[in-house]
Amino acid sequence: MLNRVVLVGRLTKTPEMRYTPNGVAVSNFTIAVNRPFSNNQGEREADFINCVVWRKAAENLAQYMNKGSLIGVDGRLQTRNFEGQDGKRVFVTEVLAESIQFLESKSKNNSSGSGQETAPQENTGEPIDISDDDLPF
Amino acid sequence: MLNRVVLVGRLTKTPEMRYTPNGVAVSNFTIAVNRPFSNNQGEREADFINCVVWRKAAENLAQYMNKGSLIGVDGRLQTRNFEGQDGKRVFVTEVLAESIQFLESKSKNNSSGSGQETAPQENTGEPIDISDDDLPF
Amino acid sequence: MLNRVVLVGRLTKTPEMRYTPNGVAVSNFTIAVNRPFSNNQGEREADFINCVVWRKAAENLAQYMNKGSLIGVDGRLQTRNFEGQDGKRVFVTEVLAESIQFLESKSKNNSSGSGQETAPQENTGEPIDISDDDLPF
Amino acid sequence: MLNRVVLVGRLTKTPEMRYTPNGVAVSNFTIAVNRPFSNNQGEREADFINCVVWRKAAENLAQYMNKGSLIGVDGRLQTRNFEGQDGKRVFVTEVLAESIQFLESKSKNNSSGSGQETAPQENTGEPIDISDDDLPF
DNA sequence: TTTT
DNA sequence: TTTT
Repeated sequence: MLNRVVLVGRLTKTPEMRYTPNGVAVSNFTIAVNRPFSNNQGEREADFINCVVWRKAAENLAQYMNKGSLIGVDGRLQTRNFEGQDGKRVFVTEVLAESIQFLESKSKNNSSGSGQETAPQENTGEPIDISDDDLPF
Repeated sequence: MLNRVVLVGRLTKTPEMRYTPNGVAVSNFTIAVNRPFSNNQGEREADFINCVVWRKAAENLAQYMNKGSLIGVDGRLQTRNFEGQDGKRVFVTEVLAESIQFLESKSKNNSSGSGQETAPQENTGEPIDISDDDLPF
Repeated sequence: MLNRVVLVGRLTKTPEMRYTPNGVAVSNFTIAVNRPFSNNQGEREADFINCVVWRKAAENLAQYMNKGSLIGVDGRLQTRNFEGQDGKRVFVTEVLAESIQFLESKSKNNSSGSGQETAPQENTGEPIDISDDDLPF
Repeated sequence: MLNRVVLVGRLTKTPEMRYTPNGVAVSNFTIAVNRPFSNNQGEREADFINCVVWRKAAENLAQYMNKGSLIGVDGRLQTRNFEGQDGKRVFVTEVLAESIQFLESKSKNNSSGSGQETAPQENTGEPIDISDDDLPF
């Protein structure tokens, strides 16, 4: 069934990556997406949306992006639940990122935010695709 | 910032509508969206995605749709939090439905699922738009 | 870069499939998507959107869908151009369908429109994924 | 019916704005969206997607964006046709932009590309929404 | 008839 | 428990 999410927002924290027991790279991150309208107090609020990304895209995200970096996410919504520390079931709604676009980087490696899906580990300027449509589940 | 969600799935329960203290109609509902792939046990799982819709669209949803009805949702992701019954903060991620398409109805009023944003309270066959881009917040 | 299209509409013709010289299945089709609003004459118009789909999804589409069938499309916009019969360059904008959902079928095979990405060649009721993320270009 | 397009790409030309006979501002523009994969020659190609935007959003686009500027577009696909100069009917598929996000500007006014829907004609830093959900058709 |  |  159709399930599609597209977001542009800023990383609330510098992303960290970990590996599953099977050695698969994964990164959980949150992006702040400012709302297009102001609230009663004339302030623009944001939505803080939890995302997860796997494999090479997870590695690139952790390597090149920072707190505050602007990224685009194309993916799907997924829900899961697990037993919380208090024994109660916790329900999670998050975005499974299938493709991430680096729209701007902050400091780290001095990369320049080319508006392309780029992992600028070398200086060719030739962007590298970080899409990952071969997810491990 | 860009924030777009498109879903097609089935209502997990017959939707109910309520009114805010200001008299604005609102309906919270969940749709089950089947995943396009099977898990390790060869089963297809679903994501259960919480949604909210306001005003006329909320009224139409409650009036014409039922548990199991297939609908399309076009909207945006929003997050909010409130104090839970145990005093702890509860965080919610849900889809704010800006437009709902009735793809199929179950029984209730014998409506026929025309694949249009329809509220068939009369028999003209002329569909009625239930989009709502003038939300109360 | 982000490029995402999601559509729900009806096939304007029974889809036909062909094979490229390399033996890859491909189907071009058009879906009519009704607009959510009426024009000055109080009529609801439609947009007629050209799409292309490859491989197994193309085969399933041709085998199970008919003129008038309601489908969902998840894909991306692409442009191409070729030399027209009058020697002038023709520019085409179309949707490359990466995933198609059968929302309803018309007659052909008497299939029932389960609201799932289904290719009901057998009667198990177990839907088959027709997504195709390994496109030949 | 569902009809949603989300794009991020670069303006192929500095956008120009005009007014309809009724005095409504409108701007037609093309964005180049790089494909996520390379072709046989190892080159990354782009899709050149025609868009149209109305009213205040059209004015802001023409005022603040330039050739090469990176923008995000949230809108819908529409088709129309008209009689060409040779008397033949010309069919057009384009994106009706309902909301545009300025992701980066080039020179003109020295604006800084804040990643928000911003029309920085004053220096408050408070972004201005350029969404336009009240289109004249 | 195109962007970086 | 948050970004600019």
